[in-house]
Amino acid sequence: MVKQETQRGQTASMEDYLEAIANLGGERKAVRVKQLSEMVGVKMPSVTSALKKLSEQELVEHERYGRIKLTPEGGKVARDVIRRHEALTRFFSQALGIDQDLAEEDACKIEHVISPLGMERLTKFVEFIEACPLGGANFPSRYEYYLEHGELPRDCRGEASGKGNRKGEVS
Amino acid sequence: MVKQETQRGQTASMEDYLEAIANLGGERKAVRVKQLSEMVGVKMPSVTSALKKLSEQELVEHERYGRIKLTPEGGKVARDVIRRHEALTRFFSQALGIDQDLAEEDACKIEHVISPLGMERLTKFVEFIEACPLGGANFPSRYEYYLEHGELPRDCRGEASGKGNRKGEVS
DNA sequence: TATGATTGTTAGACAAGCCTAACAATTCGG
DNA sequence: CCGAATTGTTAGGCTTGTCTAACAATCATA
Repeated sequence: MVKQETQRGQTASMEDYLEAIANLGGERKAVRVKQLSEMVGVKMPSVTSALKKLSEQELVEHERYGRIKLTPEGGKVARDVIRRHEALTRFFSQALGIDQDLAEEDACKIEHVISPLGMERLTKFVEFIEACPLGGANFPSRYEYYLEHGELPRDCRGEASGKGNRKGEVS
Repeated sequence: MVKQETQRGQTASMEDYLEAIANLGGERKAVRVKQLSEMVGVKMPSVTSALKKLSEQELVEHERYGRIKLTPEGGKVARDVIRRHEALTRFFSQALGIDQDLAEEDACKIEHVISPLGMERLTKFVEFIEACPLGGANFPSRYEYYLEHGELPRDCRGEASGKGNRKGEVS
């Protein structure tokens, strides 16, 4: 397969490595190849070769047989990946009601391919439903009803006028 | 890069080809390599080689210098990709309020990586907000307000009791 | 129907990113 | 402080999927 650039100039693979380094504490303490290989789910030589590339881009510090640290720039990239990861996980678990583990798995894939605007909107969306008891908390409970029973809750039925009331009756 | 299997036994690439063939009418009429290469955005030799693989899997019918058709099985796979594509597009455009073109782009990436359950829930979610004027249509309008003004609409503020009321007060 | 334009295929190279096998450095327990 | 266990690297191979260049088939039209 071909390169698989994300929307942000890194490949999905490299983003995974950076994310894992950060999650192992790579902004503060030094991380080992072994740990990283376990976290990412690849063999050690794959890590070595990834680190070579990331070093060249000055995203990690790593010398032969030495420990691994993120550079400030690498930390920035990693934190951005993690931010995306977390928002997506929250979306899948809180908004869609999916089990935490699967939510993480989906987040892990999607975090590399979603557009910046898509991400921004999704994040706002999660913030919104977490914060707003009417549009938010109320919404999930109706949504859950719908999920469970396969039909709309009583107070949604009948009076549906299509999309006629999508704007202007709020606040 | 390594294989990139989707959650459904095809690679993202092969799914793209199948989707494109279907969109060019490949379930009914015959499709040409040239068309396909333009639609997918690759050169013709890439198409030829993809078709070889898809033929071996009996997902398309294609003989040297001939036209391309989907087998019934191939049609099934393609329709499934398209179904995912459409639900995702609707989600990004209708629910998140993203421009149609970008919504398609995001859909196009995510359709290959999202889990079956994630997809199912997302689809239900879109159906729900399209159908339910309270949890649905009402929700987007408040969400739009939030997007525009950066703060919750009046009827969401103050009385927020966290997540205390997420269940049980509906229908 | 001959010929030039278009379309399609083959061959072969290349990039990413993974792997295994073999070797090298480091670390740790006695 | 030395040897075994652990950790890390190098070398080289494989797969997916792309590309270009060269060749082959088909088509379309004079």
